[in-house]
Formats: sequence, C-alpha cells, structure tokens
Amino acid sequence: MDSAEFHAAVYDKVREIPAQRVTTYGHIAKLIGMPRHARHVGQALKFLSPQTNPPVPWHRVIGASGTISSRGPGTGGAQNQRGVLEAEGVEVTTGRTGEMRVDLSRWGWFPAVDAAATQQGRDQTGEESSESEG
DNA sequence: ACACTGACCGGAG
DNA sequence: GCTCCGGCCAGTG
Repeated sequence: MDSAEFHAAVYDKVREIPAQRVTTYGHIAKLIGMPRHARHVGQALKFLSPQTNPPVPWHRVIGASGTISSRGPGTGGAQNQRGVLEAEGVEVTTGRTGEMRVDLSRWGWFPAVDAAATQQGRDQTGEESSESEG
C-alpha cells in the first residue's frame, strides 16, 4: 500500500459519504482496511485541493467525537468546514471556546465494514447496513 | 536508532 | 461534559 494507493483509497471512501452525513477519520481508515491509519486519513485529505474533480467532500470527515479539529486560531479551515456542512443541511454546534461539533448520533455515517476492507483478497456477496432513520 | 510531531482513537477517573 | 494517559503508524531531523 503506497502513499498514492492510500490516498486514492481515502478519496474513494470519502466520496462515498452521502450528503447531510459525516463520518470520522477512524472509520474512513477502517473502511479502507487501515483502522490504525486514522491520522493518515486526514494527512491525505490535506493534500486535496478545492479544484479536485470529482470533488472530495473532506468536510464530511471529522473527529471521532464529532469534533472539528481547529486548524487555526479560530477563523480558519474549520470555519469553512462548518460553513460547508451547514450549507448541506448538517447542524453544527459551536461552544464558547469556538468548539465546533456535529451530532454523530444524528448525522453520523458509519456503514458496516466488510471483510473486503479488512481482508483484501477475500470477497463476499453479503452486505449489511445498520443505519437508522429517525 | 532516537526523539518529536501529527486534520487521531479509546479507556479510565 | 471534561482531563489525563497509552497506543497506533508514518514523516522528518
């Protein structure tokens, strides 16, 4: 798994994130078969450009606690990320300290991790999805 | 090889 | 809700 392959895998998964939904770095990493590379998921995302095509919804990737990493003194990428999320209809709450959070219980997108992700080379035809609407 | 850093995760108090 | 701690993997000096 080269860096390029890793990036490609990350982008592919991130693009699968539906609108009005958010997921975590850890989950993306898990989906691509590298649950321990959670940090590298973001590492790869930072290489993305606003001109990428098809566009990668990196803004739908947040921390495991639904917290948006503040990559700035406040009005930075995080602010933009929040704006984009709200633009899609995702509710983002902000704390007094400028903490931006998203209710994963409401907007969280955590599809079942297939064996294909954990065991590359093993294929299966069964699919499971434990998503709930409400 | 060692030490520090990073868009992180999970457990315990 | 929050803080404190250990673990994980990769990049850099």
